[in-house]
Order: sequence, then structure tokens, then C-alpha cells
Amino acid sequence: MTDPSGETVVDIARLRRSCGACALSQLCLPATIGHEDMPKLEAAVRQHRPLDAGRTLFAEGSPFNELHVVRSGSLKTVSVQSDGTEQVLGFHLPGDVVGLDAVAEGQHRCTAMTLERTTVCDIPFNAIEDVARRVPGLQRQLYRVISREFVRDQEHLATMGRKQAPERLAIFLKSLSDRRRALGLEPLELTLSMSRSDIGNYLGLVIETVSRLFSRFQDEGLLTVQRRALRILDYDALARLAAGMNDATEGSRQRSPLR
Amino acid sequence: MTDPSGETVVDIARLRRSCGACALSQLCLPATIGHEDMPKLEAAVRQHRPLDAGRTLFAEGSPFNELHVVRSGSLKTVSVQSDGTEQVLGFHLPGDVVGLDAVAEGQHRCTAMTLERTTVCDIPFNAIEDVARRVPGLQRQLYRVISREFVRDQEHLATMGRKQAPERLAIFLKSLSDRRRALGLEPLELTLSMSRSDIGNYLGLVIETVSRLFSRFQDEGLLTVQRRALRILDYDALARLAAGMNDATEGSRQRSPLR
DNA sequence: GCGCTGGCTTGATCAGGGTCAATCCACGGC
DNA sequence: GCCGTGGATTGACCCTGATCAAGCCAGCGC
Repeated sequence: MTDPSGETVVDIARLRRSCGACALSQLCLPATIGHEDMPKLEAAVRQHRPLDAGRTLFAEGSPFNELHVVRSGSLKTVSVQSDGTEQVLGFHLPGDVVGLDAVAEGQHRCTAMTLERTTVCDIPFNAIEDVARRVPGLQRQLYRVISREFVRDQEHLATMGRKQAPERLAIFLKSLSDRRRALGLEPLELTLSMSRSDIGNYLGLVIETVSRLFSRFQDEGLLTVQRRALRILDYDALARLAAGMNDATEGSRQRSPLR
Repeated sequence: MTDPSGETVVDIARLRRSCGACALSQLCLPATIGHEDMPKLEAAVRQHRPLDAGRTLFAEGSPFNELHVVRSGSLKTVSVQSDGTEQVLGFHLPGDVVGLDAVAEGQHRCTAMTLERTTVCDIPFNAIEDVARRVPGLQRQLYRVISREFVRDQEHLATMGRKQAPERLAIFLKSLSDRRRALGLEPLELTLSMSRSDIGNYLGLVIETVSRLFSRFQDEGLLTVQRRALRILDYDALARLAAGMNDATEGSRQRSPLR
């Protein structure tokens, strides 16, 4: 939530740079574009100034105009259910594209909210369609990025259906760590930008269960956590737990979820 | 699973027809294409002969070449988890597109299997990309169809996270009914093409719970079900239950899931 | 007819995790 | 300094739905 020391400064410096120089270019849309086509893409992309924590990037029901790419910071997407409760659909880190849900109906099906000070690139959908038509590599990459989000949702679906609470939290934490590694960031030490309540909501657990599990993981030497600061002590054990093999954890009672 | 009387005959007759004449054209890719561009699309689409129940359309890990549109019948998509258990990701009815998960990595992330005698159209992805580049309407419609699947997954996610077992089954049955209505089919009387086990797996419930809930819904006069034959008697009550207001159902104990 | 098989139903029991409630802790205002 | 607030933690209790187990029913081979 706070922006400790240098990280933000670096981002501000990057703001003036192009897609070609962007640290995320391998994950983001320019990935497979040749040098000659880069200016066409860059013409379509708009940069934003950083948003403070808790700001709404787009709201459920609002008209769809552009896709957004997270450049630094993080977002959550939430949707309000018919019974009035909120559902956290996902957390979005640098390199992620948000706004795809809106393409079908022309209006957003969820609300995107910053969890900390966050910078995004805005890409008007019309513009990207035009450029994509002329640059086949971009077209393909756009499909790929969309599909990536799709796969991530399906993995989350499997988590929600089959897994016990401890596995769910382990999967979540492992995924956070893995995504940080993919971004070239320290994977074992991180600041949770979302509240316990967001985590619980996302995983289909109540806040008390999340809290208890953090304490238990800590007792078992998997990690240390104080408020938002998380340090993973035993990544392998966390990964094993996430994979469903709750080994040393609690004796040997192997329990296959849903037979 | 069986093909009772005339329905299949009609489908065979349709097989020879074009996208333009297809009953699904409003839901499928041709939706927003002008007459002049239709032949370009049709050139890319291949028709298949009907597949029997239990056949694999594509398997997890196999290379990605084409998208598939369900024309008649139904499919399920399943993915094998790290612990070896299967997860049913979705059921796909006429008009649905399957295979999108594979665009990101170039190989399928799930297996698609027919639940009954089923006809699909195959669309090589290369071909559709080419045509889409020259026909902006198709391009946009392709995005829309992709996004539609995306939204459906997100809705299912919310179901798995927040809802109690009875709500989950009610949501599932209501959705089946609604999708039939959208296809112009009788919405209140239908044959479940998937087993109890598939339903339970999809909803994150064990088979016994699904069975008990069917019995309970029957006792409450919501529906009748014998084997695969389902008749919805009180759609509104089912819809209320799906929306989280378990009214008459069991007295008045209002229980908000997850606060 | 008979028995087998596989899918489905129903009952009894148990525990994972939700609910309720008290407390703690960090932070900010005054 | 003091208190208020909101997020987080911990404990006691109990309900929903999973587990274990027995039976039912339809279809099929012989």
C-alpha cells in the first residue's frame, strides 16, 4: 500500500519509455512483434499516471472502450452477485491484461480496483483491432494473452471445486510466488497487497479460516507472516501441499478430496 | 445418449447446409457478417459427421489446430489435476465454442468428450485468423464469442466460491434451462446428457449430495426427475433458490453464505 | 428366466470449516 | 498521552456436506 523506497521511482522513470523498452515486453502484447512494427503498437497505447490504492479502474456495467495492462502494482477484479455479496474473481499483477470480460457484451461484467499504488497502460480496443489486422504477430499474441487469462480462470475453478482449505491457500501463495519469479522479482519474500478478506473471498473461505491457516503454516515452518509481509521459508513443502500431498504436515492421514 | 425419433434426422439434413442457413448462426460466428462475406467464412469451416457418445474430440496435451463449434448434442471438458483426479470444467451445448484454452500455449489444456451423439463444426485456427483479418465483423464476433466463454467461467467461479450445495444445483439446472430457451428449445423438459457424477464433479459436490438434492427438489415440488429425464415444475422457485433466497423451501432460516 | 454390472438412491456417521464472539494490534486523530 | 476504528487473530460451538455402507433399479448377456 505504501511505496517503500526506490521501486516507484524506477517505475516513474520507465513511464516515459516505449513498449520496446518496457520490462514487461516479453509477457505483454509486444512479445512477438518485430522492431519495424513496434511503433504501430506504441501509437495505440496510452500511459496513465499512477493510481492510488482503492481506486476504480472500471466499474461493472460501464461501457467498454479499452483494455488495460498492469505495469506496476496490483489490482483485484470483483463482481456483485445477485444476492448482493461480492465475489473476488482475480488478482492482477504486472503483465496481466484486464478488461477482457467486457468484449462480449460491450460493457464490463466486473469492477477492477487497485490494491496499492498502481500504473496501467490503456489500449483502446478499436485501435488494437486496427493494428492487429495489419500486424499478424500482434493478432496472434492478443489471442494468446486472452487465452492465458482463460486458462488461469480454469485452474482457479479446479481449485475451488476439488481442494481443501489448506491446499487452496497453498496454491494461492505458490501462484503468487511463481508469478513474481516470472516477473524477475524476489519470489520468496513479498508484500500481500490484498486483505485477508480479499484472499478469503477469492478462495471461497471465510476470513477466520484464512487467518487460522496462516498461523498453522507458520507453526509448521512453511512461512512467516506479519500483517502483509510474507516470507516463504519452505517453498518445496508449500508446493507439495498445493499439489495435494499433505505429507509431514499432519501425520499421514491421506485424504483424497471428493474420492 | 439415445437419439429418440426425429431430432437427429433433422440434424443430418442440416449438415449439408451452409453457415448462412444454420440454425445457430445468431449465436455462432456468422452473427454479424454480411451476406457478401459469408462464403469467405464458409470456406474455412469444415463439417464433421456425428460422433457417438463418449468420444474424445481433443485430448489434454494434444497440439492445437482448430476451434470447434457444437452444432447438436453436447460435450464436457475435463482436466486432470496434479493429484490425478479429474475436474469437469464445463458442459457445452449447441452454439458453444470449445478449444479456446489451447490458443495460449498451442496445445490443449483440457480434454473434450461427447456426452451423447454430437455434431461439431471444425474451424482451422489459421484459416479463421486469415478470414477475420479481411472481415472486421468476424474479427469482432470472434472476440465476442471468446469473451462469452470467459464470462461463463467467471460466473461458475462465483458459484463455486460463495454458494451452498442446493443453490449450486439450482443454478446449474436453471442455466441448462435458460440455455435451452436461448436455443429455441423447450426449456422446462430436458434430458440430462451428463451423469450424476459429472454434475457433482462440475459443481464441487459428491454424487450422493447431488442425488439427495434431486430427491429433495422433487419432494418440494420444484421438479420431477427419473434417471436422465428432467421436468421443471416450478421454474420461478428454482430461480429464487438459485438467486440465494431459499424461501418456502425449508421454513425461514435465512442463511447468508459466507456472511 | 438368472445373475451381473454400473449408475443411482438412501441412511448413518463424522469432520472440515463456517458462525458467533471476544480480544488483540497498528494506526490515526486529537 | 488517550481513545476510536478496522483489520487480524484465536477460541468454542455446531451445521453442511463428505464419507462409509447398504440397497435399488434398468439394461444386458446368456
